[in-house]
Amino acid sequence: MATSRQPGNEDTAARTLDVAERLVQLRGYNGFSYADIAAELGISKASLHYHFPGKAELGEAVIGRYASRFADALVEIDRRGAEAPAKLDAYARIYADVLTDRRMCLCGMLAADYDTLPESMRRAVIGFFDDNEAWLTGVLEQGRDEGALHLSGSASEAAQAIVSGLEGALLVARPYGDVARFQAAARRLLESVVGAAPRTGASSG
Amino acid sequence: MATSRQPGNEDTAARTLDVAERLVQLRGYNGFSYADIAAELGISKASLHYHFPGKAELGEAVIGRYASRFADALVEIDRRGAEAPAKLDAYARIYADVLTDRRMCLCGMLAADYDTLPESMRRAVIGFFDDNEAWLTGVLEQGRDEGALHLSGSASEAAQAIVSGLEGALLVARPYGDVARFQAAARRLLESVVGAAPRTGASSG
DNA sequence: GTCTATAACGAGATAGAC
DNA sequence: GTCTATCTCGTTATAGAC
Repeated sequence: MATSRQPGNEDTAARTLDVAERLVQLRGYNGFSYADIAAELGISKASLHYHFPGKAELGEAVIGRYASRFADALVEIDRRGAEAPAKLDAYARIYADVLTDRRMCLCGMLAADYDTLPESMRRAVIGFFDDNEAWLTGVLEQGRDEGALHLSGSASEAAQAIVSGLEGALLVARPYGDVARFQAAARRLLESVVGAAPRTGASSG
Repeated sequence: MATSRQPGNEDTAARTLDVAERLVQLRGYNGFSYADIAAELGISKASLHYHFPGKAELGEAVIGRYASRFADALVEIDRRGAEAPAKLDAYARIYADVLTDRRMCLCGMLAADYDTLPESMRRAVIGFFDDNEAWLTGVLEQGRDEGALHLSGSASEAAQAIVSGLEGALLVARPYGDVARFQAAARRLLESVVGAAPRTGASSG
């Protein structure tokens, strides 16, 4: 596709989503404005409204793309065909990567902002957690059936504990600017689900 | 003290803190305004500025009172002189109570807003977590020494996992409006620290 | 698809009367 | 301590030219 794309220039809509996504993760839905994005991209606020009529539509698009990318990452983990403990480790790794440039998980941040979100964004946040928990539930059931891990309680309950545990570990580690704090909490969390201690995938701990 | 206090009328500063605290817990630091508080109290914005010159000072006062009340609750748990597992259960109960009227923990919410907070508020948020983890570390060491629980890893690392685990459980349970979801995650979390299953203190299942 | 200009509103904050 | 009035600025959004 020989479009008019210049070196390093995605189209404006995608670059807008890049900046908006980062700002939501850093400052929350009520902590940034169209002016912030426009300044960073070097375009006018009016141009942003051409691509995303209102902040609600922008927010929906940001969540949609983020959730889609997250889902792709889960598919990729499945494709590699590892055992359940390694899958859980790879899952936690996605969260750790978010933290490396001091971001919060997008949907964890939006969970905090939940009461102030437009309805369409609320549904998307809930959907993100539901999808994650469904995938984790499958992995945990796989691991239980293969004997690779022993669950206390149901797989879906354990999945919920993993999601909320990782979100909380991000939430608290971020003010400290301390990735090791996240890693320690994540390792404990997975060890409470997995029988044997899993490799953590990161050498920073 | 026969002040001019009418029935049900705390002084304005205290009532302002009540409303501001609830709004921060529900909507975040950037999700409410002086106008919101003034409308709810039936006074003018200017009157609020008399008691709290700026939003930063109001925010500091809100955290200060919250952290002080939280610290009092920990002292009260110690005063009852129970064993470590019961103390942990009582600690989790404080978090569960926050959720019952759909609030987030104040400092969990402010941890999400961290990048947008004035410096004095940032220090107070960190201090809140530090104090909680210090208290929990003491309880866990007590429990280990009494043989009431067996820790994997250090007491302070376990304390950090408990704080972040409970904060995350609140964060994720709140969009679902589901207290049981918090309770299940909290129970699993404490069971991963305490050897025997502790009583949860709540009958909600 | 991007711009300038501006509307319409809300935010945090101050002055000064009562 | 509380009020009205006002200021200044930021935010979301639209109109219409290029």
